[in-house]
Amino acid sequence: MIKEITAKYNAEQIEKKVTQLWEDSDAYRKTREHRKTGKRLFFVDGPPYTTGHIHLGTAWNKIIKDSILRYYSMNNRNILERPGWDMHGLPIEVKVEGVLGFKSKKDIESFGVEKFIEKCKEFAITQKRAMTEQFQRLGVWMQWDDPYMTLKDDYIEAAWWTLKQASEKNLLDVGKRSVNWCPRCETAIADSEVEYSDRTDPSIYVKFKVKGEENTFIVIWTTTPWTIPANVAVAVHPDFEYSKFRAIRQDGSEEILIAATDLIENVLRQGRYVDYEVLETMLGEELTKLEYESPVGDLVPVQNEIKHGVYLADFVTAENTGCVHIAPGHGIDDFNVGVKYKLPILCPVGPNGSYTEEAGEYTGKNVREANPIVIEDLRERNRLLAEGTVSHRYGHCWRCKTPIIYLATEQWFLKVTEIKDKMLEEIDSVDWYPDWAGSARFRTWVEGARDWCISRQRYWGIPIPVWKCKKCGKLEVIGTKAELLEKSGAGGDIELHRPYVDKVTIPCECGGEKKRVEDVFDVWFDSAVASWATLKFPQTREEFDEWWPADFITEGHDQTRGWFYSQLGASMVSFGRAPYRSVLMHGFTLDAVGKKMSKSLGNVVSPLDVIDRYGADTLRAYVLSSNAPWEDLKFNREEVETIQRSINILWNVFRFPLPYMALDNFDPLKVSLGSVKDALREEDRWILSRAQSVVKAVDEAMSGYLLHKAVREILEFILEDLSRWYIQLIRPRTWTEADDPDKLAAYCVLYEVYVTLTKLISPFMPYLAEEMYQNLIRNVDPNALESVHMCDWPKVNEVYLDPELEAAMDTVRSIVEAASNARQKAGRKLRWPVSRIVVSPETEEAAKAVERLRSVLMGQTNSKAIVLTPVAESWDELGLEVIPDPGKIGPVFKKDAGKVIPALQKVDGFALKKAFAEAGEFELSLADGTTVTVIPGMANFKETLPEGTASAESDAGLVYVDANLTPELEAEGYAREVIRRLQDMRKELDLLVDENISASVWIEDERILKLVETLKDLIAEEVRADTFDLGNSIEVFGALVKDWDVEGIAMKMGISKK
RNA sequence: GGGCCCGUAGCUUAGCCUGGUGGAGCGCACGGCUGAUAACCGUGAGGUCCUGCGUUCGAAUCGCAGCGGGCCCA
Repeated sequence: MIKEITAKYNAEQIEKKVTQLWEDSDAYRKTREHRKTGKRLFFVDGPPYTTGHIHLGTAWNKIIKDSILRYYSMNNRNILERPGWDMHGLPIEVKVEGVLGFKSKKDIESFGVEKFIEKCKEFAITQKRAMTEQFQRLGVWMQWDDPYMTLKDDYIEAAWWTLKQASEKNLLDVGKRSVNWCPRCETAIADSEVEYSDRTDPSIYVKFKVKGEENTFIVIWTTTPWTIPANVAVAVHPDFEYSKFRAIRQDGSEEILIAATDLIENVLRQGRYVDYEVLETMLGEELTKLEYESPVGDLVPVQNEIKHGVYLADFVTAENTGCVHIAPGHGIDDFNVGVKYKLPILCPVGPNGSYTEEAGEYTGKNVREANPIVIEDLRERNRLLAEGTVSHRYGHCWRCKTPIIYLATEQWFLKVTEIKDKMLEEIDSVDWYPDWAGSARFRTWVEGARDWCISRQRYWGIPIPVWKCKKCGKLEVIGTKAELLEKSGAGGDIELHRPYVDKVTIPCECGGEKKRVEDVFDVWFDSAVASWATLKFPQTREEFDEWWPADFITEGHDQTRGWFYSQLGASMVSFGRAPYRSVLMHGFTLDAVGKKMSKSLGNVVSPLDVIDRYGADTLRAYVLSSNAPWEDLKFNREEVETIQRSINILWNVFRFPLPYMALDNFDPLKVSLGSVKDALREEDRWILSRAQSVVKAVDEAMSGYLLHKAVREILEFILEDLSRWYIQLIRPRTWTEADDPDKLAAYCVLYEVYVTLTKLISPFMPYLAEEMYQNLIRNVDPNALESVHMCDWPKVNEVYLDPELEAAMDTVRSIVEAASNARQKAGRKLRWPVSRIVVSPETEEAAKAVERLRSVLMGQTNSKAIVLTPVAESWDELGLEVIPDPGKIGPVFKKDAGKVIPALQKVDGFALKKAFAEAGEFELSLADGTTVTVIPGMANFKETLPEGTASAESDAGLVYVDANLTPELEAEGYAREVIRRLQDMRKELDLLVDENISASVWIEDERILKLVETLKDLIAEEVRADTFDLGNSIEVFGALVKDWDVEGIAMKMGISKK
């Protein structure tokens, strides 16, 4: 049996109850089971990093995923969607280091790698557990008890297997490259891990002494003085013009400098020279003949073994001096120049960011701290032309925020550049939502991609499965645990993490012993293999063959360079195709003013706080409806509250008929829509049609992942069509007491609409949908499916669709609004009936709409009659006022104008207008008996309203309300006033809806009393009064007695429970 | 500096693809309704459609340049 429900929407209570229900009934598992025969849908969850806290962005991400998957499930898709967890990498190492108070890698080594790894593992697992609970509170249905975790051995094997594929396809490379390096974490970091922010650095101009030329210098500029000891060359642009010029100081001393001609002024200003003279100009090309001396040769002995030359490079820009300092050990461009011209790759800096012994006098000094020392050394040697500071964007380690340096080190690479063209081809075969996410944004990123440095000199990660012979240097890439055990001959089982796996050695053919290279994978490589790792590939092949590749993934736009890319790269290497068929790219969550949420700004919004306050369904509906998925979401608390109000209205809408249905023992199993077919009113057919239209619109929106449109469509249906209109229309019907077919029809229609609505909201507001479903359907039919989420998505029922009726209702609603507007102008409130509403329709359709929905119109306008004028004609009761135009009359009639004007005003407007139209003139009799001829233009016309009426415009045309009272109308008005107050008093006494009362009403005013007496029975019936006294000499008594002032008429009323 | 996206009322947004008098919701003001009542309805005020230039008879819409915000890159 359908039950009454709480007066107010209580999200906390509902969500708790539904969570329990889902748990008790194992609803998630049953739902997936229920769809086992459906068409497969493989979804891969982009694994969030196990930080311990979900934030608004990750919440939004999972809500999008859950809503889409629930929608697919209801459309009979057999879904596979293990959630994933990204559990390796620097962020956790840094966290654990922090907890343990570590400052560098040495601390980890002395603490013990094994113990350190265990701490990291424990940390990751604890955080995963906490975050799982948080995601579950959002109502997200995924395989929470069996997620994929990057730290599991089977997952690690997937990464190993992939690397082996790369190796076999000759896409794995090892070698010295200039990489982004974090001196604190002592590891290479990927381009995607470099975070750019402003910082202030030294800005120095340095003079390199040209060999064999007296007092002559090439001027370079740098922001990294510490790289000067590693300088091996200068780069110039082949097409720039350079000058050799004499620069003269205030004190008369002079130097000969070389710089780009356009930049001479700058160099002079920087070096505080006061005058100059150009000696010679040349193209960059000619400078390559020059050789120069290191400015710190006396401090760095190795510098004296190097021949310093000038080379050409296109990346040189016309800034600063036009001559670029090249240190191939400390920069990507520098490195490339070094390789191109076979220069020594000098890198006298160790992993911890301190100079090695190669740096001579600088040995042991930290490079950042060495900056002022190098500057001082340059000054002492008269090699410093200028010194200052510059604020610029500089890369930092994404985890510990340490400024990065570039080091040329030995690293492992995936040769992305070799498969780039195929990757670009694959992008086109994927469906991107929105389209530009793939065709523009992702494509641009891939086009610019470089080889992917996948090695890290760290501990907590997937060990790179390469074993290297100490003796002969032979490499062996291992693809699985079994292969390792077999080749090493090691017995038993091992864990694939460091340091355990490091202990395993493989005998080499040369008689030597292969040991694992010490690096671990870039953590982005972990998630890159998720689409097959989650299918337990390579352990088993079956699931992979059945499901892969993913039908759908969705992540934020930051993943263009991240997961969209890493997955594509790894998958191209492994399988030669994209690992996903369609991708929805969503936005970022920002604060209310559009700023990034960050701890330092203090503008972070916790999704859990939002849920605590407003509920998960509200948060879900808010983030889904707020804007298009791919746009950034500006979190706005007021909008959340608005959504909550809308949901509360849904709750009220849902609640409204329940007491009546319960009272009437309404059983939807016994009365169907078919059985009340003959009792259906137009408005019933209308709401049924609307419901179908909404299903259609939601389907359309969902087909393009336009979640915002889907949710807005539903909310608007609830607010506009159900709450503001249909419920208002059927209220009188629900109050009927007998077993009226008219009432039953309303119940049936409402029930039908609610059942559809329950399913419609279920992907988006899963808790509330379930609560409604359990009451509406499960309470009625114990054989119904256990959860709304197991139900089929509503299929559009074309039989109910009636677009013409929907349009007609729109017209009628507009007329009702206009009538309400006109009433306000006429000062007649809605409670008081009016004798008639006149509609002057502009079109045939509008007229038809009024005819078809006349009863709705009468009811909602509270009028006794609806009068329809012929289409496009004015109401014939309107007067036509003549407004003479003195500007036209004056010049023609001169001094008689004063007589013409009042005469015109008295003329019958209709006759005048007619004469103007037909004869083009009008004979006007003046007060003095003379006659004059007036012509069109001398008078304008204005329609005038009859006494007591008012008008307003509607979509259909003008609407007039005749608010003139008759005794009958007045009687009804007062009777309604009395009824309303007695109802109010019933409410105050908390009476049950069907409880009877005795009532007494005293009205002093004789005339009003007489009027009200004519409707005494109606009043008694409406307020359920068994005994009802009405008069001006009666005693008013009862449990509640009140004095009222009704439109200036004094009344006293009393009621008692019978 | 580059790529992509966004910019419409105090706030959140529709309209932009396909040019023709900018439409909602929230908030505000006024009014109404009253067995959904801590709910609901109507009316009103409120707009340099980010700026400028161009195309066009006509630009929120198309193009170019710039400004602001976001993500990504250098």
